[in-house]
Amino acid sequence: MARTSGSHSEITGPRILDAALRLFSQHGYAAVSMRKIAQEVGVQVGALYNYTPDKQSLLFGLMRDHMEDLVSAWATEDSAGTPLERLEQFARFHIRYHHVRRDAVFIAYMELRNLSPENFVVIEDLRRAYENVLRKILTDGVASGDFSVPDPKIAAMALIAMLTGVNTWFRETGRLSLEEVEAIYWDMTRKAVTA
Amino acid sequence: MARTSGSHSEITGPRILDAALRLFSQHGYAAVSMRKIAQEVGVQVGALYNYTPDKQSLLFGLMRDHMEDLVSAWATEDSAGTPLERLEQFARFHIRYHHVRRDAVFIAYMELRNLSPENFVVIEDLRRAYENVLRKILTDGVASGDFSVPDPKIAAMALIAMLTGVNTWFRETGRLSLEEVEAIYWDMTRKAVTA
DNA sequence: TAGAAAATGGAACAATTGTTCATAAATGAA
DNA sequence: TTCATTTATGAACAATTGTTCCATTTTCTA
Repeated sequence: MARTSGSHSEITGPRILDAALRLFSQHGYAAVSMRKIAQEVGVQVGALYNYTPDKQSLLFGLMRDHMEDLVSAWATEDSAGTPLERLEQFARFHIRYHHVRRDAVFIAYMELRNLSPENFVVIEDLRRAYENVLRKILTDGVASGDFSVPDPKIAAMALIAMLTGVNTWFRETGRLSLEEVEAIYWDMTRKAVTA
Repeated sequence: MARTSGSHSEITGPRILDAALRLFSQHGYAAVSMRKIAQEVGVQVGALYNYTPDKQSLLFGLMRDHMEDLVSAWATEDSAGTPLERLEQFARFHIRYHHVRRDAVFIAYMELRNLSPENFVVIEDLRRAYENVLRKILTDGVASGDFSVPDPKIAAMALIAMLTGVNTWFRETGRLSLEEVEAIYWDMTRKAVTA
């Protein structure tokens, strides 16, 4: 028998991506075998290669999709307003979005060194684009006199590192809700960039 | 011939640790083979096992040594003073120490999931001890009225994430010196926790 | 200088790795 | 119903993995 009864082509693809995302996030790219992914999906190894040319493309696809989604999600959410208002919106958006997509975020930060050089520059460009969003907000705020930031580029990286750090410790079952965490981090963010 | 002329037992050990530190940091624990480490040291694979019982112990030893050194280095540097003075000292110490030990820092943050459960708790305890150093400073500052921090535990993690983030982008050859970076980060740190 | 201890080389082990491929079953359009 | 296209199996491939072992050589102690 070559094909199990009840198999559905249109669902195997997404299931492979789901399994790869979860396993890569949990154990790391190098520690996850193609056989482990196949096993998770309930399929033989060979079948994976109907959906991805190789393991590297699987990783790259996950990272690129995540970064593109992140950038475009902000583009949708972004609105006019004072620099201070936009900064608050960005900080809260960042925490919320990164919380929902924990696994993808984790991979995007941890697996950069497992990307081929060509793939690496693509992801780096997307990351820089996202950083520039925050840098622009800070620059605007400095120009308007709302912010006191000597180096907007560095401040942007510092704030993003701080905000992303929520993912390393926040748990739904903890003593604080995500709303409360948002408020605390927004407070620190605001104070850090104002005079 | 079983042993190459000119080999020295007392230097092979440290050289193995050096090679492992660099390779783990660069490619990740799972992606580095024992043979690659041996090759870097200029020795055959079997010889490694005179210095470590297995690969896992090699990783754990590096992480534990780093975390213990970090905690005790701060203990040496720490001095009496106002909460504000101690916070500045901590922020600058953190940036400097983490810069000098990039590789070890990287491993300590990236390879947690490759630790066995028993080893994991040891490293986590050390990490918590270090976080508590900052938390204590913040708590003291709140008590003295110097700081305005609703949740010192979370603020400590947020600040450490921000400060550690320097390692992801700072290069000696960049436009800013480490001293300048220290000043910028200290400024943001101070403002983030004061009223 | 003799002999014990430490360090290393070199080969071997079974297990696992990513990937390929011929074959076969399921699917969907005619 | 027919038949080409998709999708899957299952076996196979060479390469690499962590680890063990023993003979051999160097080093250290007495």
